[in-house]
Amino acid sequence: MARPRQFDEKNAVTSATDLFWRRGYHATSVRDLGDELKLTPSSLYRTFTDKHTLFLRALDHYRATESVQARQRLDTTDRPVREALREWMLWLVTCPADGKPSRGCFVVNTATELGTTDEKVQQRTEAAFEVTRQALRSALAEGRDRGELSEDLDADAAAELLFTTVLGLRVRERAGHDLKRLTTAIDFVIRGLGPTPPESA
Amino acid sequence: MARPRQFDEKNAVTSATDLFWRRGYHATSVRDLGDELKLTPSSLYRTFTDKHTLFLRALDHYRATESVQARQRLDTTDRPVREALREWMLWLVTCPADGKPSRGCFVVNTATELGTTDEKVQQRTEAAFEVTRQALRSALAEGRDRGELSEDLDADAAAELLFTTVLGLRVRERAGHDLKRLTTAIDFVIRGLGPTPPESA
DNA sequence: ACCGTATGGGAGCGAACGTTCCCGAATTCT
DNA sequence: AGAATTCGGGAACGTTCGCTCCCATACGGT
Repeated sequence: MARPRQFDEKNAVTSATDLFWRRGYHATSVRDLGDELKLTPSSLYRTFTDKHTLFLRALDHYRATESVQARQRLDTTDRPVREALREWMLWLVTCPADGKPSRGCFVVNTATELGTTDEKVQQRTEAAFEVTRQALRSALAEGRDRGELSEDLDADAAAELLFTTVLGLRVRERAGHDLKRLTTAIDFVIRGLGPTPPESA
Repeated sequence: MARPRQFDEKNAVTSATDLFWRRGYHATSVRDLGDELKLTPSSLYRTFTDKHTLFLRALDHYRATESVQARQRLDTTDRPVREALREWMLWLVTCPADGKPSRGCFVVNTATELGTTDEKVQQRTEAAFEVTRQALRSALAEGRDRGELSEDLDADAAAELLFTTVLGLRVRERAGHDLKRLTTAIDFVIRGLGPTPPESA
Protein backbone atom coordinates (compact mmCIF):
# COMPACT_ATOMS: atom_id res chain seq x y z
CA MET A 1 0.00 0.00 0.00
CA ALA A 2 0.97 3.60 -0.46
CA ARG A 3 4.19 5.11 -1.64
CA PRO A 4 7.20 2.82 -1.98
CA ARG A 5 10.75 3.54 -0.83
CA GLN A 6 12.96 5.54 -3.12
CA PHE A 7 16.14 4.11 -1.63
CA ASP A 8 17.41 0.57 -1.24
CA GLU A 9 17.33 -0.42 2.38
CA LYS A 10 20.13 -2.93 1.92
CA ASN A 11 22.41 -0.36 0.36
CA ALA A 12 21.66 1.94 3.24
CA VAL A 13 22.61 -0.70 5.79
CA THR A 14 25.79 -1.43 3.86
CA SER A 15 26.80 2.23 3.91
CA ALA A 16 25.94 2.51 7.57
CA THR A 17 28.04 -0.53 8.33
CA ASP A 18 30.98 0.99 6.49
CA LEU A 19 30.70 4.22 8.43
CA PHE A 20 30.28 2.61 11.84
CA TRP A 21 33.13 0.27 10.99
CA ARG A 22 35.54 3.10 10.22
CA ARG A 23 34.56 5.52 12.93
CA GLY A 24 32.99 3.48 15.69
CA TYR A 25 29.62 3.96 17.36
CA HIS A 26 30.04 7.14 19.34
CA ALA A 27 32.02 9.04 16.72
CA THR A 28 29.36 8.49 14.08
CA SER A 29 26.48 10.95 14.21
CA VAL A 30 23.02 10.49 12.81
CA ARG A 31 23.68 13.34 10.38
CA ASP A 32 26.88 11.68 9.19
CA LEU A 33 24.81 8.61 8.50
CA GLY A 34 22.18 10.66 6.76
CA ASP A 35 24.75 12.22 4.45
CA GLU A 36 26.35 8.88 3.64
CA LEU A 37 23.09 7.03 3.07
CA LYS A 38 21.45 10.01 1.38
CA LEU A 39 18.64 9.89 3.86
CA THR A 40 17.05 12.65 5.83
CA PRO A 41 16.82 12.07 9.57
CA SER A 42 13.09 11.46 9.33
CA SER A 43 13.45 8.69 6.77
CA LEU A 44 16.30 7.21 8.71
CA TYR A 45 14.28 7.09 11.89
CA ARG A 46 11.14 5.81 10.22
CA THR A 47 13.11 2.98 8.63
CA PHE A 48 15.59 2.07 11.36
CA THR A 49 13.89 3.21 14.58
CA ASP A 50 16.97 4.89 16.02
CA LYS A 51 20.76 5.05 15.92
CA HIS A 52 21.27 2.15 18.27
CA THR A 53 18.97 -0.14 16.32
CA LEU A 54 20.69 0.82 13.07
CA PHE A 55 23.98 -0.04 14.70
CA LEU A 56 22.67 -3.49 15.57
CA ARG A 57 21.52 -3.86 11.97
CA ALA A 58 25.02 -2.91 10.85
CA LEU A 59 26.55 -5.51 13.14
CA ASP A 60 24.17 -8.13 11.79
CA HIS A 61 24.95 -7.09 8.23
CA TYR A 62 28.66 -7.37 8.92
CA ARG A 63 28.23 -10.83 10.34
CA ALA A 64 26.11 -11.89 7.38
CA THR A 65 28.64 -10.66 4.82
CA GLU A 66 32.20 -10.17 6.06
CA SER A 67 32.08 -12.76 8.81
CA VAL A 68 30.39 -15.34 6.63
CA GLN A 69 32.88 -14.70 3.86
CA ALA A 70 35.74 -15.12 6.32
CA ARG A 71 34.22 -18.33 7.58
CA GLN A 72 33.95 -19.68 4.04
CA ARG A 73 37.49 -18.74 3.17
CA LEU A 74 38.80 -21.00 5.88
CA ASP A 75 38.34 -23.92 3.54
CA THR A 76 40.36 -27.03 4.29
CA THR A 77 38.85 -29.38 1.74
CA ASP A 78 41.33 -28.96 -1.10
CA ARG A 79 44.59 -28.12 0.60
CA PRO A 80 46.68 -28.83 3.69
CA VAL A 81 45.33 -27.37 6.90
CA ARG A 82 48.48 -25.43 7.69
CA GLU A 83 48.41 -23.80 4.30
CA ALA A 84 44.72 -23.03 4.60
CA LEU A 85 45.21 -21.46 8.01
CA ARG A 86 48.18 -19.43 6.89
CA GLU A 87 46.49 -18.00 3.83
CA TRP A 88 43.31 -17.38 5.73
CA MET A 89 45.06 -15.38 8.41
CA LEU A 90 46.99 -13.46 5.80
CA TRP A 91 43.77 -12.64 4.05
CA LEU A 92 42.18 -11.48 7.31
CA VAL A 93 44.98 -9.01 7.71
CA THR A 94 45.03 -7.69 4.15
CA CYS A 95 41.40 -7.79 3.04
CA PRO A 96 40.15 -4.67 4.80
CA ALA A 97 43.05 -2.64 3.42
CA ASP A 98 41.83 -2.97 -0.14
CA GLY A 99 42.17 0.67 -1.03
CA LYS A 100 40.76 2.14 2.17
CA PRO A 101 42.76 2.94 5.26
CA SER A 102 42.95 0.20 7.84
CA ARG A 103 39.60 -0.50 9.42
CA GLY A 104 40.48 -3.60 11.37
CA CYS A 105 37.57 -5.84 12.26
CA PHE A 106 34.22 -4.24 12.96
CA VAL A 107 33.47 -6.80 15.67
CA VAL A 108 36.80 -6.29 17.42
CA ASN A 109 36.49 -2.52 17.21
CA THR A 110 33.00 -2.70 18.64
CA ALA A 111 33.95 -5.11 21.41
CA THR A 112 36.74 -2.83 22.60
CA GLU A 113 34.78 0.38 22.22
CA LEU A 114 31.66 -0.75 24.03
CA GLY A 115 33.10 -3.52 26.18
CA THR A 116 30.45 -5.34 28.14
CA THR A 117 28.23 -2.32 28.67
CA ASP A 118 25.71 -2.96 25.91
CA GLU A 119 23.98 -6.31 26.22
CA LYS A 120 22.55 -6.56 22.71
CA VAL A 121 25.83 -5.55 21.15
CA GLN A 122 27.70 -8.03 23.31
CA GLN A 123 25.40 -10.86 22.24
CA ARG A 124 26.31 -10.16 18.63
CA THR A 125 30.04 -9.75 19.08
CA GLU A 126 30.09 -12.89 21.17
CA ALA A 127 28.21 -14.84 18.52
CA ALA A 128 30.63 -13.63 15.86
CA PHE A 129 33.59 -14.62 18.00
CA GLU A 130 32.12 -18.03 18.60
CA VAL A 131 31.75 -18.69 14.87
CA THR A 132 35.42 -17.99 14.29
CA ARG A 133 36.52 -20.08 17.23
CA GLN A 134 34.39 -22.97 16.09
CA ALA A 135 35.76 -22.69 12.56
CA LEU A 136 39.28 -22.92 13.90
CA ARG A 137 38.40 -25.91 16.02
CA SER A 138 36.97 -27.86 13.13
CA ALA A 139 39.86 -26.93 10.85
CA LEU A 140 42.29 -28.29 13.40
CA ALA A 141 40.21 -31.42 13.94
CA GLU A 142 40.18 -31.93 10.20
CA GLY A 143 43.96 -31.60 10.12
CA ARG A 144 44.36 -34.16 12.84
CA ASP A 145 41.98 -36.60 11.19
CA ARG A 146 43.93 -36.29 7.95
CA GLY A 147 47.19 -36.99 9.70
CA GLU A 148 48.58 -33.54 8.99
CA LEU A 149 48.76 -32.71 12.66
CA SER A 150 49.94 -34.81 15.56
CA GLU A 151 47.49 -36.98 17.45
CA ASP A 152 48.89 -35.42 20.60
CA LEU A 153 47.87 -31.92 19.58
CA ASP A 154 45.38 -30.35 21.93
CA ALA A 155 43.06 -29.00 19.25
CA ASP A 156 40.92 -27.00 21.64
CA ALA A 157 43.92 -25.27 23.15
CA ALA A 158 45.39 -24.62 19.73
CA ALA A 159 42.10 -23.15 18.53
CA GLU A 160 42.03 -20.93 21.59
CA LEU A 161 45.46 -19.58 20.73
CA LEU A 162 44.75 -19.15 17.05
CA PHE A 163 41.58 -17.29 17.87
CA THR A 164 43.40 -15.01 20.28
CA THR A 165 46.08 -14.44 17.68
CA VAL A 166 43.51 -13.47 15.09
CA LEU A 167 42.09 -10.82 17.40
CA GLY A 168 45.58 -9.49 17.99
CA LEU A 169 46.25 -9.41 14.26
CA ARG A 170 43.06 -7.46 13.68
CA VAL A 171 44.08 -4.91 16.27
CA ARG A 172 47.48 -4.57 14.67
CA GLU A 173 46.02 -4.17 11.23
CA ARG A 174 43.79 -1.40 12.55
CA ALA A 175 46.83 0.19 14.15
CA GLY A 176 48.59 0.18 10.80
CA HIS A 177 51.31 -2.31 11.64
CA ASP A 178 53.63 -3.59 8.97
CA LEU A 179 52.30 -6.57 7.04
CA LYS A 180 55.69 -8.23 7.16
CA ARG A 181 55.62 -8.38 10.93
CA LEU A 182 52.11 -9.73 10.97
CA THR A 183 53.20 -12.41 8.53
CA THR A 184 56.07 -13.33 10.81
CA ALA A 185 53.65 -13.80 13.69
CA ILE A 186 51.34 -15.91 11.54
CA ASP A 187 54.11 -18.17 10.34
CA PHE A 188 55.34 -18.67 13.86
CA VAL A 189 52.00 -19.58 15.35
CA ILE A 190 51.45 -22.14 12.61
CA ARG A 191 54.84 -23.69 13.17
CA GLY A 192 53.80 -23.94 16.81
CA LEU A 193 51.19 -26.49 15.81
CA GLY A 194 54.05 -28.99 15.65
CA PRO A 195 55.66 -31.00 12.88
CA THR A 196 53.70 -33.04 10.41
CA PRO A 197 53.70 -36.57 11.87
CA PRO A 198 55.34 -39.31 9.83
CA GLU A 199 52.98 -41.62 8.00
CA SER A 200 52.38 -44.76 9.99
CA ALA A 201 51.75 -47.60 7.60
CA MET B 1 52.94 33.55 41.97
CA ALA B 2 49.37 34.20 42.96
CA ARG B 3 46.81 31.73 44.16
CA PRO B 4 47.83 28.06 44.22
CA ARG B 5 45.79 25.11 42.96
CA GLN B 6 43.27 23.61 45.33
CA PHE B 7 43.39 20.25 43.59
CA ASP B 8 46.19 17.83 42.86
CA GLU B 9 46.94 17.82 39.17
CA LYS B 10 48.29 14.29 39.28
CA ASN B 11 45.17 12.95 40.94
CA ALA B 12 43.12 14.68 38.30
CA VAL B 13 45.09 13.06 35.50
CA THR B 14 44.74 9.70 37.21
CA SER B 15 40.98 10.05 37.40
CA ALA B 16 40.80 11.23 33.82
CA THR B 17 42.84 8.24 32.72
CA ASP B 18 40.49 5.91 34.52
CA LEU B 19 37.46 7.46 32.86
CA PHE B 20 38.91 7.54 29.35
CA TRP B 21 40.13 3.98 29.87
CA ARG B 22 36.68 2.69 30.73
CA ARG B 23 34.60 4.67 28.27
CA GLY B 24 36.91 5.62 25.44
CA TYR B 25 37.59 9.05 24.01
CA HIS B 26 34.36 9.94 22.25
CA ALA B 27 32.02 8.55 24.90
CA THR B 28 33.63 10.64 27.63
CA SER B 29 32.37 14.20 27.85
CA VAL B 30 34.11 17.16 29.41
CA ARG B 31 31.37 17.37 32.02
CA ASP B 32 31.82 13.70 32.89
CA LEU B 33 35.47 14.48 33.44
CA GLY B 34 34.59 17.53 35.49
CA ASP B 35 32.36 15.49 37.79
CA GLU B 36 34.96 12.77 38.23
CA LEU B 37 37.89 15.11 38.81
CA LYS B 38 35.79 17.56 40.82
CA LEU B 39 36.77 20.32 38.50
CA THR B 40 34.67 22.96 36.85
CA PRO B 41 35.06 23.26 33.10
CA SER B 42 36.98 26.48 33.46
CA SER B 43 39.59 24.97 35.77
CA LEU B 44 39.84 21.96 33.54
CA TYR B 45 40.48 24.06 30.47
CA ARG B 46 42.89 26.40 32.20
CA THR B 47 44.92 23.44 33.43
CA PHE B 48 44.71 21.03 30.52
CA THR B 49 44.05 23.27 27.49
CA ASP B 50 41.30 21.10 26.06
CA LYS B 51 39.81 17.62 25.97
CA HIS B 52 42.20 16.29 23.39
CA THR B 53 45.27 17.48 25.25
CA LEU B 54 43.95 15.97 28.47
CA PHE B 55 43.48 12.70 26.62
CA LEU B 56 47.10 12.78 25.54
CA ARG B 57 48.08 13.43 29.16
CA ALA B 58 45.99 10.44 30.17
CA LEU B 59 47.74 8.26 27.61
CA ASP B 60 51.11 9.44 28.87
CA HIS B 61 50.08 8.82 32.46
CA TYR B 62 48.96 5.32 31.56
CA ARG B 63 52.26 4.61 29.90
CA ALA B 64 54.18 5.97 32.87
CA THR B 65 52.26 3.86 35.39
CA GLU B 66 50.45 0.81 34.02
CA SER B 67 52.76 0.21 31.09
CA VAL B 68 55.88 0.69 33.14
CA GLN B 69 54.54 -1.61 35.83
CA ALA B 70 53.77 -4.24 33.20
CA ARG B 71 57.25 -3.86 31.77
CA GLN B 72 58.78 -4.37 35.21
CA ARG B 73 56.67 -7.40 35.96
CA LEU B 74 58.17 -9.22 33.03
CA ASP B 75 61.17 -9.99 35.15
CA THR B 76 63.31 -12.91 34.08
CA THR B 77 66.17 -12.55 36.52
CA ASP B 78 65.03 -14.90 39.25
CA ARG B 79 62.98 -17.53 37.45
CA PRO B 80 62.73 -19.50 34.22
CA VAL B 81 61.70 -17.48 31.20
CA ARG B 82 58.72 -19.66 30.39
CA GLU B 83 57.40 -19.29 33.90
CA ALA B 84 58.00 -15.55 33.85
CA LEU B 85 56.18 -15.19 30.54
CA ARG B 86 53.28 -17.31 31.66
CA GLU B 87 52.72 -15.47 34.90
CA TRP B 88 53.19 -12.14 33.22
CA MET B 89 50.54 -12.85 30.61
CA LEU B 90 48.19 -14.17 33.27
CA TRP B 91 48.68 -11.01 35.23
CA LEU B 92 47.99 -8.87 32.17
CA VAL B 93 44.67 -10.58 31.82
CA THR B 94 43.61 -10.43 35.46
CA CYS B 95 45.10 -7.18 36.75
CA PRO B 96 42.54 -4.77 35.32
CA ALA B 97 39.68 -6.85 36.67
CA ASP B 98 40.62 -6.10 40.27
CA GLY B 99 37.15 -5.20 41.40
CA LYS B 100 36.10 -3.14 38.41
CA PRO B 101 34.47 -4.47 35.28
CA SER B 102 36.82 -5.43 32.50
CA ARG B 103 38.59 -2.44 31.04
CA GLY B 104 41.07 -4.20 28.82
CA CYS B 105 44.14 -2.21 27.91
CA PHE B 106 43.83 1.55 27.50
CA VAL B 107 46.33 1.54 24.65
CA VAL B 108 44.56 -1.25 22.78
CA ASN B 109 41.17 0.36 23.29
CA THR B 110 42.51 3.66 22.03
CA ALA B 111 44.27 2.13 19.03
CA THR B 112 41.08 0.42 17.88
CA GLU B 113 38.81 3.37 18.61
CA LEU B 114 40.88 6.02 16.88
CA GLY B 115 42.82 3.85 14.45
CA THR B 116 45.37 5.84 12.51
CA THR B 117 43.28 9.02 12.33
CA ASP B 118 44.96 10.92 15.15
CA GLU B 119 48.67 11.38 14.66
CA LYS B 120 49.61 12.38 18.21
CA VAL B 121 47.59 9.54 19.66
CA GLN B 122 49.12 7.09 17.24
CA GLN B 123 52.63 8.15 18.20
CA ARG B 124 51.85 7.28 21.80
CA THR B 125 50.12 3.97 21.20
CA GLU B 126 52.93 2.96 18.88
CA ALA B 127 55.55 3.83 21.45
CA ALA B 128 53.70 1.81 24.07
CA PHE B 129 53.44 -1.15 21.72
CA GLU B 130 57.13 -0.93 20.95
CA VAL B 131 58.08 -1.12 24.62
CA THR B 132 56.12 -4.33 25.06
CA ARG B 133 57.53 -5.88 21.94
CA GLN B 134 61.05 -5.00 22.96
CA ALA B 135 60.47 -6.45 26.42
CA LEU B 136 59.34 -9.71 24.89
CA ARG B 137 62.34 -9.79 22.58
CA SER B 138 64.82 -9.37 25.38
CA ALA B 139 63.05 -11.91 27.59
CA LEU B 140 63.30 -14.46 24.81
CA ALA B 141 66.93 -13.60 24.14
CA GLU B 142 67.61 -14.06 27.83
CA GLY B 143 65.96 -17.46 27.73
CA ARG B 144 68.05 -18.53 24.81
CA ASP B 145 71.28 -17.31 26.39
CA ARG B 146 70.46 -19.25 29.52
CA GLY B 147 69.84 -22.41 27.56
CA GLU B 148 66.15 -22.53 28.47
CA LEU B 149 65.11 -22.13 24.87
CA SER B 150 66.49 -23.74 21.77
CA GLU B 151 69.32 -22.10 19.85
CA ASP B 152 67.20 -22.61 16.77
CA LEU B 153 64.37 -20.49 18.11
CA ASP B 154 63.67 -17.41 16.02
CA ALA B 155 63.39 -15.00 18.89
CA ASP B 156 62.17 -12.10 16.79
CA ALA B 157 59.41 -14.16 15.25
CA ALA B 158 58.44 -15.57 18.63
CA ALA B 159 58.33 -12.07 20.10
CA GLU B 160 56.11 -10.99 17.24
CA LEU B 161 53.66 -13.77 18.01
CA LEU B 162 53.72 -13.24 21.76
CA PHE B 163 53.08 -9.56 21.24
CA THR B 164 50.17 -10.27 18.92
CA THR B 165 48.81 -12.76 21.41
CA VAL B 166 48.98 -10.22 24.20
CA LEU B 167 46.89 -7.79 22.17
CA GLY B 168 44.37 -10.53 21.50
CA LEU B 169 44.25 -11.41 25.18
CA ARG B 170 43.61 -7.78 26.08
CA VAL B 171 40.72 -7.63 23.65
CA ARG B 172 39.28 -10.81 25.08
CA GLU B 173 39.62 -9.57 28.62
CA ARG B 174 37.77 -6.41 27.64
CA ALA B 175 35.11 -8.56 25.99
CA GLY B 176 34.66 -10.47 29.25
CA HIS B 177 35.95 -13.82 28.07
CA ASP B 178 36.46 -16.65 30.51
CA LEU B 179 39.81 -16.60 32.28
CA LYS B 180 40.14 -20.33 31.85
CA ARG B 181 40.11 -20.05 28.08
CA LEU B 182 42.63 -17.23 28.13
CA THR B 183 44.86 -19.38 30.31
CA THR B 184 44.57 -22.21 27.81
CA ALA B 185 45.73 -19.91 25.03
CA ILE B 186 48.62 -18.65 27.14
CA ASP B 187 49.80 -22.14 28.02
CA PHE B 188 49.64 -23.19 24.41
CA VAL B 189 51.61 -20.28 23.03
CA ILE B 190 54.33 -20.88 25.59
CA ARG B 191 54.55 -24.55 24.73
CA GLY B 192 54.95 -23.40 21.15
CA LEU B 193 58.32 -21.95 22.11
CA GLY B 194 59.62 -25.49 21.91
CA PRO B 195 61.05 -27.92 24.44
CA THR B 196 63.79 -27.04 26.86
CA PRO B 197 66.98 -28.17 25.15
CA PRO B 198 69.03 -30.87 26.91
CA GLU B 199 72.11 -29.64 28.71
CA SER B 200 75.18 -30.09 26.58
CA ALA B 201 78.10 -30.78 28.85
C1' DA C 1 -10.98 8.96 -10.11
C1' DC C 2 -10.56 8.98 -5.49
C1' DC C 3 -9.18 8.05 -0.95
C1' DG C 4 -5.88 6.15 2.29
C1' DT C 5 -1.30 5.51 3.37
C1' DA C 6 3.51 5.83 3.62
C1' DT C 7 7.15 8.60 1.62
C1' DG C 8 10.93 12.33 1.33
C1' DG C 9 12.36 16.69 2.99
C1' DG C 10 12.97 20.24 6.03
C1' DA C 11 12.24 22.86 10.06
C1' DG C 12 12.82 22.52 14.71
C1' DC C 13 12.60 20.23 19.40
C1' DG C 14 15.22 20.04 24.07
C1' DA C 15 19.50 18.47 25.66
C1' DA C 16 24.27 17.97 25.65
C1' DC C 17 28.45 18.99 23.40
C1' DG C 18 33.32 21.48 23.68
C1' DT C 19 34.63 25.81 25.01
C1' DT C 20 34.88 30.73 26.77
C1' DC C 21 34.10 34.51 29.69
C1' DC C 22 33.52 36.88 33.91
C1' DC C 23 33.87 37.68 38.70
C1' DG C 24 34.75 37.32 43.65
C1' DA C 25 38.26 35.02 46.42
C1' DA C 26 42.79 33.76 47.64
C1' DT C 27 47.69 34.08 47.60
C1' DT C 28 52.46 35.97 46.50
C1' DC C 29 55.39 39.87 45.68
C1' DT C 30 56.71 44.83 46.56
C1' DA D 1 48.88 47.53 52.98
C1' DG D 2 48.44 47.40 48.10
C1' DA D 3 49.16 45.67 43.44
C1' DA D 4 49.46 41.79 40.50
C1' DT D 5 48.00 37.43 39.34
C1' DT D 6 45.87 33.06 39.28
C1' DC D 7 42.39 30.54 41.26
C1' DG D 8 37.35 28.21 41.69
C1' DG D 9 32.66 28.55 40.27
C1' DG D 10 29.04 29.36 37.41
C1' DA D 11 26.68 31.34 33.60
C1' DA D 12 26.50 31.20 28.95
C1' DC D 13 28.50 31.04 24.23
C1' DG D 14 27.48 28.81 19.54
C1' DT D 15 27.25 24.19 17.67
C1' DT D 16 25.92 19.66 17.29
C1' DC D 17 23.65 15.90 19.30
C1' DG D 18 19.67 12.28 18.86
C1' DC D 19 15.20 12.68 17.60
C1' DT D 20 10.23 14.39 16.24
C1' DC D 21 6.80 16.73 13.80
C1' DC D 22 4.56 18.43 9.79
C1' DC D 23 3.31 18.61 5.05
C1' DA D 24 3.35 18.33 0.17
C1' DT D 25 4.03 14.32 -2.68
C1' DA D 26 3.54 9.96 -4.85
C1' DC D 27 1.92 5.58 -5.06
C1' DG D 28 -1.67 1.24 -4.23
C1' DG D 29 -6.31 -0.40 -3.62
C1' DT D 30 -11.14 -0.01 -4.87
